[in-house]
Amino acid sequence: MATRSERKELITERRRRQILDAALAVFSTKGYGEATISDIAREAGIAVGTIYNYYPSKREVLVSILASRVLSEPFLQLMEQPTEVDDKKFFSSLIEERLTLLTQNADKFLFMLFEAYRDHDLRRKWAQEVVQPAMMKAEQRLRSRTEAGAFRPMNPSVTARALAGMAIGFAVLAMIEGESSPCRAIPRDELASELADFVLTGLGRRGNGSSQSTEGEKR
Amino acid sequence: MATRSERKELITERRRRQILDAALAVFSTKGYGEATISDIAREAGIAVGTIYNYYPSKREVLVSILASRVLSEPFLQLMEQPTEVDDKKFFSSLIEERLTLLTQNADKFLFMLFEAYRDHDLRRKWAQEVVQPAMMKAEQRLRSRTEAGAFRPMNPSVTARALAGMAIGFAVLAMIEGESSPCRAIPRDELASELADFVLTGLGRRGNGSSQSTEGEKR
Amino acid sequence: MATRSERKELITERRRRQILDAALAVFSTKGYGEATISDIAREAGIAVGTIYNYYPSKREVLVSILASRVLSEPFLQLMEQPTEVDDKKFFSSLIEERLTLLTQNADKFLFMLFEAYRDHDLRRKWAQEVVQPAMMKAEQRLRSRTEAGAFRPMNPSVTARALAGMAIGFAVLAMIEGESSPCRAIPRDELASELADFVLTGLGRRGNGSSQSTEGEKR
Amino acid sequence: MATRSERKELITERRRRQILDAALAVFSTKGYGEATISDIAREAGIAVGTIYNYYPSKREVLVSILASRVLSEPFLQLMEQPTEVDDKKFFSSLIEERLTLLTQNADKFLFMLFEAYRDHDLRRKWAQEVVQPAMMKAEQRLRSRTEAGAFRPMNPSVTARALAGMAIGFAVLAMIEGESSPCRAIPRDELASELADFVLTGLGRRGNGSSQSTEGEKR
DNA sequence: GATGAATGAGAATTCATTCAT
DNA sequence: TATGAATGAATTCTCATTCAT
Repeated sequence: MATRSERKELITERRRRQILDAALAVFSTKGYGEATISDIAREAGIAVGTIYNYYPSKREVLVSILASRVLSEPFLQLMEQPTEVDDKKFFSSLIEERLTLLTQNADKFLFMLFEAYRDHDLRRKWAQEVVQPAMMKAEQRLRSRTEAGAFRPMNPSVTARALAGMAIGFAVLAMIEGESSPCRAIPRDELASELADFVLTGLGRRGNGSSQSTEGEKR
Repeated sequence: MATRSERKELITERRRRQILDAALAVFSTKGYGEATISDIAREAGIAVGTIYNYYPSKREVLVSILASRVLSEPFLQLMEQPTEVDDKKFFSSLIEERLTLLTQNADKFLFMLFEAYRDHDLRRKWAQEVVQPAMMKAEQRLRSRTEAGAFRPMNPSVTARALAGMAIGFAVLAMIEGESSPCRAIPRDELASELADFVLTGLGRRGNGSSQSTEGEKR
Repeated sequence: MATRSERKELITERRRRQILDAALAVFSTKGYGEATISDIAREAGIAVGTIYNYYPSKREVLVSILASRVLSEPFLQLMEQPTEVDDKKFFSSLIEERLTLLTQNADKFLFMLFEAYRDHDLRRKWAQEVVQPAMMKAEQRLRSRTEAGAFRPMNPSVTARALAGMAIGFAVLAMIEGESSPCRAIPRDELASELADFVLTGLGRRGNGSSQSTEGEKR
Repeated sequence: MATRSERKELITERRRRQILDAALAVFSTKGYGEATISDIAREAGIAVGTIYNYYPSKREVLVSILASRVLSEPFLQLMEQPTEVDDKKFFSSLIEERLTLLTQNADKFLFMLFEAYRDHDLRRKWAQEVVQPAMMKAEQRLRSRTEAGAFRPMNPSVTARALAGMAIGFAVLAMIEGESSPCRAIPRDELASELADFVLTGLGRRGNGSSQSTEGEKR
C-alpha cells in the first residue's frame, strides 16, 4: 500500500518542520553556538533523542534551516515583486509590506545573515537562489519603467540594490533604535508614503535637478 | 614620579587592547558562541590564564568589545558628517567612504549587530550613543538644506534613516552576493556617483514629479 | 499503573544514594576542597557527567550529603536513647555503642563537623534537628532519674551536654592517639564500664562529697 | 658581623610568623583546599610572590602551620595543668579556662583536627608531643589524688581522657548549637562550677553509690 | 519511533607557581 | 627582597551524541 508509506512520509515531514521551527526560534534567540539541543527539544515539545531520529547532528539542523528557510518563506517573499502599476502606490505598498516582514522577522533574519555569512556554500546559495533572481526582476522593472520614460536613465543593477538595501538597512536601524526611534511614532502607511516619495524624487526639489549645487557653487 | 604606575597603566591598556583585538577577530569569524578562550589566547599570542587577569569571563570580553568598539572606531566614524557643501560631491564621497568602511568591516559589523541584538543594554547604548546622535546630525543637515531651498520638504527623521539604511543594506547585499554581484565590476567612484544621483533625484526623471504615474497607466 | 514512574523514581533514588555514598567516602578522605568530581565519579563507578544529571554542582553534592547524612544515620542513632533502666547497665551499653559508632565513623564525623562549621544553615539545621532533640531527651531522662531520687539535683542542660560531649571528645582523642593510646589495650566492655562508673560517681570516693578537699591539702 | 645576619634572621622570622598567622586564619575559615595563596597574601598584606620566598609551596605552609601551631599555642596550653590544690576550685578554673580557649579557637582547632587527621605524621606528632604528655600529667595527678584518698580508685588513663574529652566535646557541641544552646544563658563561672560538680561527684547522690539500680530493679 | 539517562570530550575558569622587574 | 603579571595544568561544568528501554 502506498498509503502506509505516504502517511509515514507525511508524519516525518511534520516532525521535521516541527523541529526546524523550534530550532529556528531557539537559534535566532540564542545564536547557534549558545543554543542547545535540549533547548530545541524543549521548544518543540519532544525528547532530545527524537531530534536525532530526523537529523544526524546539531550542525545538520542548522544547515537544514538555512537551506530550507533562507531559500523560502519569508525570504523569497521578501524579494517578490507585486504587480501594481502606479509607481507611488507600488512603492508605498511594497515598502510597507517589506518593512513589516523584516521587522517581524528581524531576529531570524539577523541570525541567518550572520550564520550564512560564515557558511560559504549557504551564502552562495542564498545569493544565487534568492538575492540575484529578485534583483534581476527588480532591474527588469526599472529598465522597463525607464524605457517607458517614467524613470530617468540609470544603472539598474546599482539602483535595485540601493532600493532593496534601503529597506534592509532601514529595518536594521529600526531594530537598533527600538522604541526610541522617532519613526515609531509615524503610522506605518505614512512612513511608507514618505519613503516612496524619497525613492521616487530623491532629496531634491521636484522640477529642478537636485544635483544643482548651492549658489556658492554656481558655475 | 608617577612614572611607575603610569607605565603599569600603559601596559595594562596595551594588553587589554591586544585581547580585545584578538577577541574581535575571533568572534567575528566564528561567532561568540563558537569561539573559545583558547582561540582568543592563540590569536593574541598569550596564555589562556592571562585573559582572565584582564577580564573576569568570556562574556565580559564580549561586552567590553561591544562597549568599546561599537562606541568608537569605526562606528562613530561611520556616522560622522563631512563638511563638503556641494551636494553631489558630498554624497559621492560620503557614500564611497562609508561603503568602503562597511565592506571592510562587514564581519565585525554583522557580529556586533547580531550580538548587540541579543544584549538589551548594549543595543540601547548603541542606539543612544552612536545611532541617534548621528541621525540627529543628518537630520540637521537635511533641514538646513531644505531651508536653503536645495532639498524638497520632507520628514528628516525618516529620510535620514532611509539614507543611512541604504548604505547599510547595500553593504549587506554586497556581502551576500560577494564576487557574483554586478556591482563588483563598477569602479568604486562611479558606484558612489550613481548612488549619489539616486539619493538626490530619486528614480524619476528630473523636472517631472516622478510619483506621477505614466500615461499608459492612467485609468 | 504508576509502575513506570515509580520505577524511574526508584532508579533515580538509587543513583543519588550511589553518588552520595561515593562522595561521602571521597570527601571524608580528602576533604571537600581537595576532592574532585572525577574522584567521586571514579569511586561511584560512573561518568563525571552523570553526577551532574543528579546534582547541579559539587557544592550541592556536599550540601546534600550534609543534609541527608547529618540528619540521619548514623547521627540520629548516635543520640537515641535506649530504654534500659539499670543506670550502670544503661550507661555501659550506651557508651560502648556510641564509642563504636563514633570511632568507626570518625572520618565522616570530622569531615561533616568541619564542613558544617563553615555552612551556617547546615549548622543550624544540625543543631535544631539532631543535637537539640537528642539533648532534650537526655535532659528528660536526667530529670526523671533525679525525681526518682537516683540522681542528685543538677542542671540537666549542662550535664546532658557534658555527657554527650564526653563521648565525642573521648572519641576524638582516641582518633588522635590512634594505636598509641593506652585505651586501645582495654577491652571495649571494660572501657565502657569504667566510663560508666566515672559518669555515675565522678572522681570522688563514694560516701563522701568529693568536692571537699582532703585534709592533707588543708591549710 | 653577627648583627647583620641576626637582624636578617629576625626579619625572616617575623615574616614567617606573619605568613603563618594569615594562613592559619584563612585555612581555618575556608579550609585548606579552598583557600588560595592569594587569600593568604591578601590577609598578610604582602604579595603572592613573597610567600614563595619563605615557603616552597602551599602544602609546605600547611605543614608548617600544623607543625608549629599544633605543637604550641594554644594547644600545649590547652593541656597544661594549673597547680591549684582544692579539687573543686581546681576543676572549676581549669574547665572555665579551657572552655574559653576552645570556644575562641574552635575554627582553628577544628581545621587542625581535620587536616591533622589526614596527615599521619602530623597526627602521630600531635599525639606524641602534645596529647600524651598532657595525658600523662593528668594521670599522674589522678593517681596522686587517689593515693591521698581524695579520689576513688580508677583507671587513670581512661579517666584522664574522659575528662579532657568532656571539655573538647562540650566545646564542639557548644559550637554546633551556637546561640541556641541553653548553656549560653549560664554565666561562665556557674557553668564551670556545675561541670566541676559533675566531674567530682558524677550523676549519683552524694553518700550513696549511684550505680544502685532503682527499686524496680532491686534484687 | 520516542524517550531521556549516561557518557566523555571539550570548554570555561581557577590558581599554584615562576620570574622579570 | 618584594612584587604581581604570566603561565598552563588541573578542575568544574556543559552538552552533543548514543543507546537501552
